[in-house]
Amino acid sequence: MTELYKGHPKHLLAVDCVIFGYKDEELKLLLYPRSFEPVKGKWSLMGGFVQENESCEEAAARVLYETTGLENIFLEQVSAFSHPEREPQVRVVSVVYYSLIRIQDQDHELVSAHGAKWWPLTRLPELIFDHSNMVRKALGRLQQKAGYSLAGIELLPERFTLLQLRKLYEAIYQREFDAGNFRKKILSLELLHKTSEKNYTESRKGAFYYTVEPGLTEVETERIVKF
Amino acid sequence: MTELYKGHPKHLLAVDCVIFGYKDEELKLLLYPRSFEPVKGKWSLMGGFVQENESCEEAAARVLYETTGLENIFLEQVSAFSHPEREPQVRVVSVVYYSLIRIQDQDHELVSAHGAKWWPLTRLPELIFDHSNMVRKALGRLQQKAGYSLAGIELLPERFTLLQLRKLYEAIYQREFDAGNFRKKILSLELLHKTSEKNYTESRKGAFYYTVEPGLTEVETERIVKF
DNA sequence: ACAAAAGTGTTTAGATTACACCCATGA
DNA sequence: TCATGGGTGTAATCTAAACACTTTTGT
Repeated sequence: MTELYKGHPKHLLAVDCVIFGYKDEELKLLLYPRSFEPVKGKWSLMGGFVQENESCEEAAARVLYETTGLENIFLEQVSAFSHPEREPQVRVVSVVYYSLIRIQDQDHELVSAHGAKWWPLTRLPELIFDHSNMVRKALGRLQQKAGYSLAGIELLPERFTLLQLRKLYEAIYQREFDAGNFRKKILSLELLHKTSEKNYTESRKGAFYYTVEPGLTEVETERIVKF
Repeated sequence: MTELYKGHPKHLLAVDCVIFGYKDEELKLLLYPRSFEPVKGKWSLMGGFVQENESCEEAAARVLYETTGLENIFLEQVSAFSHPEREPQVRVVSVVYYSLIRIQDQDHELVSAHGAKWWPLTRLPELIFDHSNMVRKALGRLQQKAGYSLAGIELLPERFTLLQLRKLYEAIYQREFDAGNFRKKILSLELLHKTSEKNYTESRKGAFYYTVEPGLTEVETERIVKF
């Protein structure tokens, strides 16, 4: 039966990772400069080729690990990009993932060893090939995801204040939210756990730290939220 | 520079099509029986291999054309499936699309030449490999899409009554909608054009036929609808 | 005292939902 | 005349959104 598979072309298969981070009340993207022609010097998503024995998701996790040193990262497939001429000279089909990482957790040396740099999402440099498209689509997915889950929290430290969470959502959706309404909506989901400690660095009064309600599975953090 | 691409494995790349139809107030799926081992006799999605000179989307459109005779079909990517052992014996990475077709428009001879059969979505036979997963994910995407667009209309004839549209939505979401409320919500979108003709086959009184408001692009048919 | 964030409460507008009700008509 | 879907109207409920107001505390 395997001869039915013969005669069909084989393709180079890559993954590209849209790596989101969050710092200074801004969404950031981890990019690295392409070091060879064509389009040498232009900025690029982190990518790599899918090996024989790994799935695309595993390849993306590997790329993430190799470039940031991080494991067990939130990772979600965006789409396959497969236009025959999406890269010049060589045909590569690329499966795009986006991931959410805590910038403060990254392996600095490893990241800088790749010449990588965190760019503010709103002021990106020119990207190679169809990578801008990939980013746009990934952001759309992130916005969608954040609308019915607390996945965005993967960008924040383990504990965070509601101000920090609101600023994160403002960065994700590129718009402002009313502080009082945001607080009530988020708390009404009953997915957050109020700790007994306060953060005093951002206000005189001090804001309680929250964590994700312990014991919640990913599915359980999903509620319809209309942001 | 192309030697940078050397040494990386190449993969068989396939597309699988989740082909939705609608008939007798039910969502249907077009499946065909696998005619060779392994898992001979089990039912399968329509699939095909991606050629050198085509994108995955083009390959999916080609598969659709080859099996149903239809062109210019609504087609949307679901996801890439790439687990190394998702098919026994041979590693194939598959990009899944779902499509919405009007069953009455299909080329009957062509479809039956493949031994294909329309199955009610709620009573599917056992499917090969990970195809059940693909179907589940595709249905999720269709439900999502139908929630903010009128894409589902691709499953109905050019003109349709509001009863037919409601029954379609009930089939997509597997739940009932209040007739009056559904009517008001749909019409409030101002995306439908009321024709002057009536359908008398489903009610004594006769229900006006509607069409999609002419001149609307796909984007313009998108509104937030909470179904 | 003031500013700035924390946190609570209120009011309004709009959407959702359930459901009543009349219309038209073939059997 | 009855059943059935077509089509409209309304009242109760829920949610989103705007915004007022009080608390806390370092400067």
